[in-house]
Amino acid sequence: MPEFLFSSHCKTCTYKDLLFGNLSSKELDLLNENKKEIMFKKGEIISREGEDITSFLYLKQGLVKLYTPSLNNKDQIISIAKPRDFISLLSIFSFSTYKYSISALEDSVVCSVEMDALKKIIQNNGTFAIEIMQKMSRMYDDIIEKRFEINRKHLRGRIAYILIFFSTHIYQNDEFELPVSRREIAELIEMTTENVIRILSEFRKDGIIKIDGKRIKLLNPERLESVCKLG
Amino acid sequence: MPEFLFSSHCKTCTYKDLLFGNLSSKELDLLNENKKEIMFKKGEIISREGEDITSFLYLKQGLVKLYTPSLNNKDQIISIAKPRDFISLLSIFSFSTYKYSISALEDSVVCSVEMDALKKIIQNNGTFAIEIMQKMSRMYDDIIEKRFEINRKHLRGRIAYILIFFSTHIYQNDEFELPVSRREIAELIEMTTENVIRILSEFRKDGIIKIDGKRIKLLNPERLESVCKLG
DNA sequence: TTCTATATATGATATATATCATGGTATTTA
DNA sequence: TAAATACCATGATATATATCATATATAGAA
Repeated sequence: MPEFLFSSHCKTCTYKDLLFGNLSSKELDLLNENKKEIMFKKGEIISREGEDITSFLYLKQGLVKLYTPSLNNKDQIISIAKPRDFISLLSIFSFSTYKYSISALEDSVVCSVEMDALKKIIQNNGTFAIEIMQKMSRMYDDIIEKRFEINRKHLRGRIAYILIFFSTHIYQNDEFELPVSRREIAELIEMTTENVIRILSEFRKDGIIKIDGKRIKLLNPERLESVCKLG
Repeated sequence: MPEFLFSSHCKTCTYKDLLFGNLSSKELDLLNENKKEIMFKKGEIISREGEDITSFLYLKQGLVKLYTPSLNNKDQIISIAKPRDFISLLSIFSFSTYKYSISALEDSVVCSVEMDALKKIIQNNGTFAIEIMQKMSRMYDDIIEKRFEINRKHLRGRIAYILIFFSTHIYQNDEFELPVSRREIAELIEMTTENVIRILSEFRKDGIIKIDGKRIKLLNPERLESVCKLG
């Protein structure tokens, strides 16, 4: 069950500068009246493909995945979002229903703003409109670029890529707990689960990484970096 | 050399409803003073990756490709745009330089609006801001979805897909002149040029299509459709 | 024109990746 | 607690695709 949290006023929120730094006091009040913070446990679904879009969501804490539940019980993971990312930004302005599902990979806190209130602010504040467009555009560009980057690589390169992604961009640490199953890695970088497992084992045998279940330690990040580039 | 064309006032432009239908008379005047129509010959480059973005472009006539000139002299084609598409929409709001190059696959007419003027209109017209966000978001979603769709398919399915794309979405005709080389098809649907040629030949031998150089005729569109879905 | 580069074409071969099979382990569910 | 289900692991095999080689046709450049 998602749990509603007590949250501070938008004016004093530490995430204010994320997008709302230039709003007027009145606009921040409107925002505040139409937002709530929600806690999702690991594994819980935040929103489902096809549901009506009524709110604009961004991630305050945790980690979530955006994905399309596809036919033969194999999802397609579009991207993994981290705190400060706008997780519902995709498609909220283009369609009335979500194009992707979102679920929590770790316990997560989401700030949810009523779409109507957000639209009202956009309507009346052009600078804010341009800022949100920039943010949106950048997110999309990033997803598209990453997709091409991954597809150009061989399987070893893709695994190296995703390990570096978690290590560098998510946990800022050479050692971390994988927030996803091997299967989810497969769904994210477009390969089979067997090959994800196989190549992780290869990396272990080659002394590039240390594996203990979901716990991964990068023993040779430079080598991994070069596999990512060349493999 | 791109050639500047004489163009009608925005108020009477047949493309007005595309995005500018709800602008005020004053806004349309501003738009008109800051736009020009440019003709590009087949093969000419409209904008280059890395160049400063100074204008917002949409396609009035012709066909263009968006692509990233990549390292080992093999481009990556992101998408093919047709009339009424906003060809510079990608990344113009996120970065100050183009993230993709654009070139004309056929003789094309582009309407080019000064970015500053467009931003001024967005600033002052919230409804317009939301409309342009919707359009942008839809374009991005479309590109991402198509990418996944193509990647899920085997090579035969990809070729079928691209033939149906030209036949149905671009030319609305079972018979058409391919606007791209086999190599460009390869760059668009991520396979080798040899295999593009090989599979086109297979389709010809199977009686699914008729080939005469760049001229293609779909003899059995239903069969092609099923190859696209299943292959 | 002749030379050179590019596009089309096809076959043989190598290689990357998926698929199938099987077993163990952990984690839900009953 | 047991049963069922998902997850992890690895090997053998099949298959899809890339790579290499070669040839012809076509278009551009000198």
